[in-house]
Amino acid sequence: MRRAPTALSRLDHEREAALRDLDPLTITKLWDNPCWLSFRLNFIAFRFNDPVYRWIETRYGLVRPEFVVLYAVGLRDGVAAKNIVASSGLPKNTLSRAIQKLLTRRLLKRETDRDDLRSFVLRLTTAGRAIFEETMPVMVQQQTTMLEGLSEAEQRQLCELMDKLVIASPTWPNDLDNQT
Amino acid sequence: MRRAPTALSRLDHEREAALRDLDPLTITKLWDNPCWLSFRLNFIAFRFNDPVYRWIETRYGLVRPEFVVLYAVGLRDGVAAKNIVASSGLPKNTLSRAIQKLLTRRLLKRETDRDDLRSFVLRLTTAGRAIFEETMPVMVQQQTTMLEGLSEAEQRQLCELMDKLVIASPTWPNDLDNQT
DNA sequence: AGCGTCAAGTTCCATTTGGAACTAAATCAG
DNA sequence: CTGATTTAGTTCCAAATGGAACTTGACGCT
Repeated sequence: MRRAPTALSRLDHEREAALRDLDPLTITKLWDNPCWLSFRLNFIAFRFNDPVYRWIETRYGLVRPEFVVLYAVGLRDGVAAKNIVASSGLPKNTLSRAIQKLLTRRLLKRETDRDDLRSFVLRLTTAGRAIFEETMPVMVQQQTTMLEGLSEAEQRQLCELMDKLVIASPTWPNDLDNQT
Repeated sequence: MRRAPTALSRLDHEREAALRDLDPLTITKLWDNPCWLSFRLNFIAFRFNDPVYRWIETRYGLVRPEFVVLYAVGLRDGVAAKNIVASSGLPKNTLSRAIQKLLTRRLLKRETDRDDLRSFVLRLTTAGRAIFEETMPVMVQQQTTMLEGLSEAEQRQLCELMDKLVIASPTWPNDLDNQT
């Protein structure tokens, strides 16, 4: 009764074991789903994001867009809101609010950009950087846990394959409207 | 001034080209970010989801959770709401509402499950299946576009590596609370 | 220089979201 | 078999979200 698998992988051995632990619909979405990439991306991303963001919210009272800002500025001091918009995909008003919140909580400070008076240069305060430094190892730990089942070589492969996708991404359509 | 790359990949050639098309913060998140997996997952997933869901909304008036339900039932006739919750990660009240909406729009029908009177068996109507059949090729096309830069072998590799992660996922923590 | 278009951030407000409490049915413990 | 706990799905409501309009500054173009 089952259709032929539509995904590209055939890890038959592990597949049997997985049948026991995963929801039947998850099994279908994995191996009987023409959109194999989308499902795997969203599923794995969710399994990273959900515990991490819930932990950050209960621990620091920072909701997701707020932490996205803090993390971005932590990685690259002096970015502007527009960079966070471009790299995160969150709408700019959501990020504007997140930045306001971080400013009033004194986790972030900003100066107007001398070269573009519309724009602001964002920096973490000491308190903000403390949170950044504290959360980083927890996130890395979650990543390590998730990658535990892959060898070093496989991890590098995965990273490189995803790199190729990100690098190609500027050529992908932002809009499907013109198609029928 | 730049720190050593923290990601595992070193596609130096393409990297140079990417520097031109991607936001500087995106570059940082790619190659100067200890959480390389999370960023790549979220970024690529977003580049799939965003155009697809916007197109579906303008074309069919279905918002994301509604389409998630329609797609899930399209893939596997007879699932229950709980399965969609488990496989999508969306909260159950959001999915409950989405199901109601699809029921009133007659894209979905449901019967109480004879074996569990709390539960419902979901099926697509003809109209619902028509949308499913119509959207599928568009989504597959978007996937094909995104994978264009990868060889057949690389695509299979990517699929298999992500499979391993999904299969291992039941062992990952749902909660980081107990850690310090 | 002056005018039209574009870009960075902000504000407004209707809609969506999701936690928590709830109902009803199933399952478990003794 | 009975009461206690868990589970499927719904409802309620305060809060988050994001599209659209707005403000202010930058960047053409003539």
